[in-house]
Amino acid sequence: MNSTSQTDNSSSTTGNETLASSVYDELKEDILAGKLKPGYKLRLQALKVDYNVGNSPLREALNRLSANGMVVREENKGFRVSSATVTELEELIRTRCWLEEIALRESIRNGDDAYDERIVLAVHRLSKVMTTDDKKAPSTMQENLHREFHQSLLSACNSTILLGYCAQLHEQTLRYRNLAEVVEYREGHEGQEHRDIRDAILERNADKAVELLLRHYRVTADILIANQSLT
Amino acid sequence: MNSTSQTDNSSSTTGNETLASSVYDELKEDILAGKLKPGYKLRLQALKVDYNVGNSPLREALNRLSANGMVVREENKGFRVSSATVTELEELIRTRCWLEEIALRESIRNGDDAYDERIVLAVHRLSKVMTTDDKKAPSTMQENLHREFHQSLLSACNSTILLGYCAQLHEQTLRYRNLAEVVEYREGHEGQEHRDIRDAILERNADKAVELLLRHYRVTADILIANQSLT
DNA sequence: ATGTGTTAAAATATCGACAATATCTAATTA
DNA sequence: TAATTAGATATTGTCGATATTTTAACACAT
Repeated sequence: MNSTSQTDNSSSTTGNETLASSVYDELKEDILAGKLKPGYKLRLQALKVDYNVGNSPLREALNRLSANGMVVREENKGFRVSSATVTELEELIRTRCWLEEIALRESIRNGDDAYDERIVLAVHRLSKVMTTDDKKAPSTMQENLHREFHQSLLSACNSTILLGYCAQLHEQTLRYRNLAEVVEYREGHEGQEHRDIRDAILERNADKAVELLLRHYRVTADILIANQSLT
Repeated sequence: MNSTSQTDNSSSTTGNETLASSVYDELKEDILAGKLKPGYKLRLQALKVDYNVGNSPLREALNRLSANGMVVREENKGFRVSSATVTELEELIRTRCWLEEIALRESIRNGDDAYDERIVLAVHRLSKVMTTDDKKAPSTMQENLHREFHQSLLSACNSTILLGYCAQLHEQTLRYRNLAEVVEYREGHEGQEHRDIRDAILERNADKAVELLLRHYRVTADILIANQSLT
């Protein structure tokens, strides 16, 4: 059913990456990309073939993913891709808004010049790709820069723990986006939103920045919910 | 070095628990209890003997723990108990205060009768154990009731994700408490604090409840930091 | 027919041995 | 002393065998 991903395997320039880790990455990517659908039963036999690995690295990867929320584990019943419902998406967005508001306010409070520069840079890179690239194809590059943009906003919050949680929630959101039938964003609006958030932060206007960021999330969430064929 | 935990294995009333899961539990307990010290190298060979299990379940447990923050994994270098420093403890407390403030305010906002009752019950049970039990021995029962008390406070926040994060942070804090030389709490004060928090919530006085709860954390944190022999 | 139990098949969970890789230690050499 | 190399050690990955659990099929009784 799933397949793919048996293409590369040798693309690693790092060389010293563990098999378990690369399977972990591949599985995660396939789940986030929506190739492995929510609730899909992850049979070890099949995965061994599809991803071309042995038992141990596979189980290791799945265990990490389960501690991570990407897959669920039932004792003696194996693994399956974690479910995705509108209710869960709403909870996800709600939680994300709470956490990111804190992280953003703290960042704005503590932020120094380096913080500002990280944001300016991230916005620049993202906007460049977004105008150049094809809108329809959500390229990995675009996704990465988008992630980096959001991370930069929170990067001065002074808590790696909180940053980790926010990153997790970001990934989960990404999954819902890729699950939606219509991936299309509301065109050029995005770029303007990014710039507005950046400017509010540079002015150290926390209330405005939070307002803009949260609205950004809620709007995209509404679009996702509307375009989602979930239970 | 560590030992313990080879006692039971058969105590499971559940019966259908996986070996990997019970090793996970044992390891987690030993780490939280401070038997396995921060930075301690977790050699598979040794663990296999100490916990009396094979390779597979052990690696599974360690992988779950690593995705959990209890242990750290370095590619090709195995696992070790995650470090514990004053700086990290401060970050932990700071983050915990942020998250629990949200969860508490939301709970107070949404809380219904059932919510109130959960809190009242939790306080009752905890106080009963705290007066009965030996103060010096932080019994598992006492720890569990304490955990349940804190969970009950946040239980109406309407986000299992956030609750999960709070639970994680609670556990991490527990680890630092057990790592401290002097475990002793400031005697009877605790019971009063719990009752005060309960009452503030029952009155739906969010500001007061938050104030009390956060102070509770910060004070215990200060005691821990003072009694901690960390780098 | 519906529901219940029994049995067979499939899948998961576990173990142990061995091979391959990577890391660490320490002795040798320049 | 510093760098290199060789051996020892540990982790990682593969394979196959086995035990336990879940799932599914099927016959039987109500």
